[in-house]
Amino acid sequence: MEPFDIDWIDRFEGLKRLPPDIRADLTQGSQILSAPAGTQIFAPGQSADNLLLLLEGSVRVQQKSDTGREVFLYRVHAGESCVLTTACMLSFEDYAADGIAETDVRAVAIPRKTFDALVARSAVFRTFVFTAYSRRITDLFTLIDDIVFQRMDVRLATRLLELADETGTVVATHAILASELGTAREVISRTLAEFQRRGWIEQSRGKLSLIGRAGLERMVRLA
Amino acid sequence: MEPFDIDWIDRFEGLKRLPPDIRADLTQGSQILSAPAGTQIFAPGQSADNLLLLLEGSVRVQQKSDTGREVFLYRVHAGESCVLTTACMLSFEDYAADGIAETDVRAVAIPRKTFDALVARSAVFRTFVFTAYSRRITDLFTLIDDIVFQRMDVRLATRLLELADETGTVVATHAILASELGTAREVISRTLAEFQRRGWIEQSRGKLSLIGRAGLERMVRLA
DNA sequence: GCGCCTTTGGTGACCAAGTCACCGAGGCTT
DNA sequence: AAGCCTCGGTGACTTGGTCACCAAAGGCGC
Repeated sequence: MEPFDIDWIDRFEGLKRLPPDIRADLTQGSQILSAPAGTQIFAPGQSADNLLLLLEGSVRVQQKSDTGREVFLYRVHAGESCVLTTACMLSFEDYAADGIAETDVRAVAIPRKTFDALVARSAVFRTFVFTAYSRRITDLFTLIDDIVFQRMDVRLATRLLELADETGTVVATHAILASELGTAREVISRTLAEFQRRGWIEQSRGKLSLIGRAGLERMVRLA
Repeated sequence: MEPFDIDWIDRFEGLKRLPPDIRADLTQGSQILSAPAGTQIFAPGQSADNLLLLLEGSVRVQQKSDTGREVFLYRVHAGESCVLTTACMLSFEDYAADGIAETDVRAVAIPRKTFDALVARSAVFRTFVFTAYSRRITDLFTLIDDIVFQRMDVRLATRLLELADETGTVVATHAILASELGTAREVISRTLAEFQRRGWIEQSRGKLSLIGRAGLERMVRLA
């Protein structure tokens, strides 16, 4: 096991320049948590008492609609913070989204008290927090833009390229891809069938391989 | 003219409990601006040096797509702050949205320096800022949910009820309504024609009147 | 008032996407 | 082997977005 508890601070770009005394406070005033894949990291109605900085793994943030369906909002990767909980932490408002660990995760939990003290004391920490916010907001803007103006086939191609590992394999059912893009499974099935027809992918149950990345990339580029 | 410069602080719910010394600093370290309807309040690429707190009027925040079309994101009303500029202010990231004064506006401009000092010094101010952020983010979540799952007729009915004045009049062209909802003008025309057929509205050039609010409200409620 | 132009709104044809209902294949359990 | 559940495929239909075009309404100069 790597020594996360020693210098995890340097894993966060925006925190590298924290002065030594603040670093000490941060290390002291926070703790490291682990959770297995599938854990509900946060949920509506459950007031958050910690800001989470993700060390390992990824967290899927989604919104549950009243109608029972779900919209994928964004994914928090290692090295990023889950600012949604910050919002909740200080404003005491309930949020409408929930977060689920997609993999086993390790994260630093900064309790409200420590967070507030650091925001007051350190300009570097403030910038870190506001940068994280601004990035999320602009991500959401981009998402909205995509949803409204982008064709589904282009969005699916983009997502496949993102999700593929080095070997070009994407492990996901059509239903999962549909929920990532906020569309219906049938639409994914039809679009993937078309990609296959064009020789860009090969499908098997629960996964697919990109065998013609170039085609997908061209579709994305020309969008 | 009302004495905005004296006690505008009390117009903001979250700031009412600022202690006197902080209030003084805030008043000293900020200034009041006015702008006529149509002014571009902020724009992509233009780095923001002020946090704006809106005293009078409303600002429309929208995202310009690469394809030239626009998506309406949200509206900032009097008594609210435009946190998007905050994000930009501290993180130095460019944002992708622009803001346009829909009416003549008056706003308090808090320069970066004052803003940063206040965030450091005052817990009340911190809460105010984070609450504003969290509200915007949850608003965006709701917007995404609406776009993905809600039918256009329901969304249009909702918007008409919001935009109507006391007499039930909505002053807006079909094109404006279309851009508010991120759809095409033709769709608005068709939907409004249907509302008219049902006796819910009456149309004339550039405006319409709700003559059957109950019908619209029922549609929204049952959505 | 009269022409001229711009803005606004209406329409039909077509395409993309979401919905509904249903089915069949693959894999797992017992 | 039988039963079951998950996954994916399909056709018919509705909704929404796009395109091309037109007509009516209002503003403006003269």
